[in-house]
Amino acid sequence: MMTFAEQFDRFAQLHLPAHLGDDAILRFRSLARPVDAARDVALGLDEGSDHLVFVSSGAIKLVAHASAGRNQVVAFHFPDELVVVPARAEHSYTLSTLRKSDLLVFDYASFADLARSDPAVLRSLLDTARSSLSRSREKSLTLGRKTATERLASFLVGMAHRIGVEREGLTFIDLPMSRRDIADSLGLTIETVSRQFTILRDLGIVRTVGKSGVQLVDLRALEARAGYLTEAA
Amino acid sequence: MMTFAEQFDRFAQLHLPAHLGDDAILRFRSLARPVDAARDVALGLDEGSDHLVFVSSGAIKLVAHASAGRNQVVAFHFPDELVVVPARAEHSYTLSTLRKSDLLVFDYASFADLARSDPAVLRSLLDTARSSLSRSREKSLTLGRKTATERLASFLVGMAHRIGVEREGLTFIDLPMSRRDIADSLGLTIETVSRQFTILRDLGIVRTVGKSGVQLVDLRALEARAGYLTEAA
DNA sequence: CGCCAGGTTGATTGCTGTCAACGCAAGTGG
DNA sequence: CCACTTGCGTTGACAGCAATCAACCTGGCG
Repeated sequence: MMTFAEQFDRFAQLHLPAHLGDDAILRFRSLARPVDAARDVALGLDEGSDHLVFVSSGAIKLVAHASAGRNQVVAFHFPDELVVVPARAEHSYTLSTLRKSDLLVFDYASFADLARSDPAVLRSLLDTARSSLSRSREKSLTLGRKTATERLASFLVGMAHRIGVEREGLTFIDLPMSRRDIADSLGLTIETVSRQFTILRDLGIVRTVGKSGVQLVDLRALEARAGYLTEAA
Repeated sequence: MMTFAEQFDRFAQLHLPAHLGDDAILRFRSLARPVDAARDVALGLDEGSDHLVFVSSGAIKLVAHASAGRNQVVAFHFPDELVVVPARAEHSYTLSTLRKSDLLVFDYASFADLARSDPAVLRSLLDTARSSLSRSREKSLTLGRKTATERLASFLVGMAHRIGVEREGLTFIDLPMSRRDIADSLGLTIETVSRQFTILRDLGIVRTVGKSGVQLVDLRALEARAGYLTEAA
């Protein structure tokens, strides 16, 4: 559990320009609402407006909802990242924690109004939006055109980059999300995800440790199965 | 075919703030490269850097490429819209025209550098990125969790909003893209798209006129089949 | 040590993909 | 002016991958 001061300082360091005056910083600070949530909790955000959420610690998922209880995990986010949470449109969105998390919640409109005065803050927001857009487009390709094996391989390669740690020369991932979350992120069922894990394990490409640990034994082979474009157009 | 002056004026009116000085406008103008392309042409953009493309006239598609020749249409764009075209990453992206189009191409980095001085330009860019992100997330839900019927219904409802025209009290859409483009956008095959059109036609929900015309006879029924979230969470 | 949510494995179904033929409209050239 | 071609869309038969339904297993926690 982090203090509000710790959280905001971290946020300011990463997402606000260094040159910002004390008064401006205080104004941003007054917009930040700290939320300290346990594992597997849906944040009750006002669905009528957009929000900006900074992840101080923990891990979260942004989920889109369709009819008949079908869910699609639109994005996972990890510490130090900033997330744009859209208001309800044709579908609604919820933000949930994957593990105990410390978050800072901003009202998007208020934040953007304050940022109006400072180009550097806007640049930072723009970069956040662009990298989310980029990941979302990659996800579209995955969901629209890849097989189950390729989806899981792409997922693991992506997670390796974002939360993987080196251990004895190999990449190790401690997945904060359940098989259901992975399935909802990849547009598959939990059973299919499980079977794909089994296939990769039997091929000796990954090793699973308990329910959440994954050791990437052969990253090359994993990438080869991810359906990436191999050669220039 | 529009003149460069016409195109840039339109762009400036929509995406640059009114208060911008003549010298600043001229600098943005000097970054704009006019491209006037025939139907079904892939723009040869440098894949090493991001671009910003303004659609003056026509219609375009942004396509992501996976291995084995699989393509995913990531976004369609129509006149007056601004598109962020990403550099090649794990997959590559190409921008192609759907019909004869007039475009203005900017190098993203140069544009953003110029915009550094003006918060209003950045706000505008940020809004562009946010609306693309929003559409991309909706697409993730469609690709990950919807059935073929729901995908086509969602697609038609979306297109109705963007390029539909009222005619005799009904919405009429003149689709600029082929069945293949629709399939590549919805993560389906052309045969499945065709069959779904037949189903909606047989149900009396839409009427097709030639290859590109679609008359939405019963918009309510179409929306009901789009898989939208019907009730509040 | 025993519970039990979460994960794995197996049998079967079904939606969409694949392969193939046909239809139709627009364009071309004799 | 019409036969031929060509590109796109539609329809049909069949196959296959992932979903569904159903046990069974496991490891993390009290």
